[in-house]
Amino acid sequence: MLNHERKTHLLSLLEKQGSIVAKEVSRNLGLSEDTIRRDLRELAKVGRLKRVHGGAVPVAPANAAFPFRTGIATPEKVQIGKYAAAMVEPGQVVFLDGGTTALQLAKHLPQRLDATIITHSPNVALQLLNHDRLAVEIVGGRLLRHSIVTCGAATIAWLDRYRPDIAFIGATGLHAEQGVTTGESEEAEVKRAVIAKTGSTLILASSEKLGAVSSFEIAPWAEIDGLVVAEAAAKKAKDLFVDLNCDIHGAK
Amino acid sequence: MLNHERKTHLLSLLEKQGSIVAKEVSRNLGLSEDTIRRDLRELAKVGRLKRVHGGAVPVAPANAAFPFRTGIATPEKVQIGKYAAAMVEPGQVVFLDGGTTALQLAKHLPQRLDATIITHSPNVALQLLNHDRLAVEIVGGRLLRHSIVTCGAATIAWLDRYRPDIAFIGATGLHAEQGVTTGESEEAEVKRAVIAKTGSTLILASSEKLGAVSSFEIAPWAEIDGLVVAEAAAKKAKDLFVDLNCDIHGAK
DNA sequence: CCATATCGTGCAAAAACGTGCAGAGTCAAG
DNA sequence: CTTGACTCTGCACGTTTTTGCACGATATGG
Repeated sequence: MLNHERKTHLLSLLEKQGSIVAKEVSRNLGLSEDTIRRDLRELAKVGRLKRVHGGAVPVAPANAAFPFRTGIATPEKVQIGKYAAAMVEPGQVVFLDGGTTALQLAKHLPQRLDATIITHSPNVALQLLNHDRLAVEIVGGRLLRHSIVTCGAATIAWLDRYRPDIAFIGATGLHAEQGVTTGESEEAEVKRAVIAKTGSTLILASSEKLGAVSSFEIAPWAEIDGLVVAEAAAKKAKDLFVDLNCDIHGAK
Repeated sequence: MLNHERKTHLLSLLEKQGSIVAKEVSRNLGLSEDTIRRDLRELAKVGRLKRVHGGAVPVAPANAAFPFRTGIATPEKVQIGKYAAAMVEPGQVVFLDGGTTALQLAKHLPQRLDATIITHSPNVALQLLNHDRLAVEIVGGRLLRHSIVTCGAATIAWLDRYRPDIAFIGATGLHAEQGVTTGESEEAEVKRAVIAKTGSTLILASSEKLGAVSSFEIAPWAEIDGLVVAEAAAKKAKDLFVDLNCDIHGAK
């Protein structure tokens, strides 16, 4: 295996898994750990990844070289995305929110899945082009610079046309009394509009969101059907949101 | 085995496998490693591949990771894009088509331009995020896999809301009698719809499109206000499309 | 604080490299 | 047909790169 080939492999692995364990990779490739470590060190020197004890993680968002923030894949988000991707059934019409976790979901959808994905994130839409059998619908509107999703009255009006079977929504705050919230009002409106039309609503949430409250309400718990969190955070979520009639899915 | 034959073989091998191991190839072909290495060196010098220790890899790493097919930026397309970008005035509302030339236009818009860009290409939309002052509107609809733009009835209906000042449209055929044409019927419909609502329509065309005819009509010449071609092709364009009342802009 | 895993560096063997050179083949002028 | 210029190929040889291991240093988790 070529040196360069190996490095490419490492980078793609990083993108796919959100982290690299040197030992693991060396075993899988049948090479010494030293070689892998050397590669990681070199890639780190060029800023393609961040070296950490035991392996490597993606570079910090701040100094990401490329202007298109494809989103940093932390292991937890990958885990959630992968699990949620497996929840999509063939033939369904799915709404997929923007955000890095949703992007992971998109990445991990089964390659041969026949389904329709509706999204207001151009990033997610482009990612979905890797899946030949999917139909992709983009919800138009004003592109919000920060979160890279379309928002605004036009987007809301456009959403009126859809009745998805299931919607995967991101949120930044999940609180037993305060409900599900997010930090941007325009985004909150879009999420509300989606939830109002969809059959089943699932919230994608990494652990730091549990118990947090953001400024704009997306929906009360009554409208939420489920929550997808990493397995490690599942217990905490179940404790926090007991008797809210909301399925907690621990992604492992 | 001929030298040229061998090189062709190497390139096709590279395309097929994503990498070349010199030793392996030399064994398979029954030639010395030196010969293969020499070939690789020469191909690298001409930029057909990238030489690495042990063999070679494609120049632009077949980075299958991301669907960033921003298309090939030929010098001509860059030239056209840059010139057309300079035609946009502050405050205007601009429709920008999909395609590689339009993407170049997006890249070369002045950094401090205040304007609104409407586009049905998620690629173009993402590119525009590099420009802080632009407002970006995405036209939604079914995402066409091949050309990476939204199309279909929903897109057409949505376009009804916009009255852009100016539209930059791509086309694959420009013929004096046959008018302006493109190779995909859905795309043609979207372009028609845009042209019907826009103040001024400009066609972006690289030289090989001049005099060509594709299967689906976008518009007759009467509806086209101008043509942006590379300077080298401007004379040919002026000869071909004389007295069609269409401005020929030679991009230099 | 200790046990353990991981890290970085120096080192030596192996692999791959580039260069110079010579033999074989090609081609055109004489 | 012969000659000489030219190209292509394989080999020899010294150089550079890569890789795995040894060893002491450092970080991690209880």
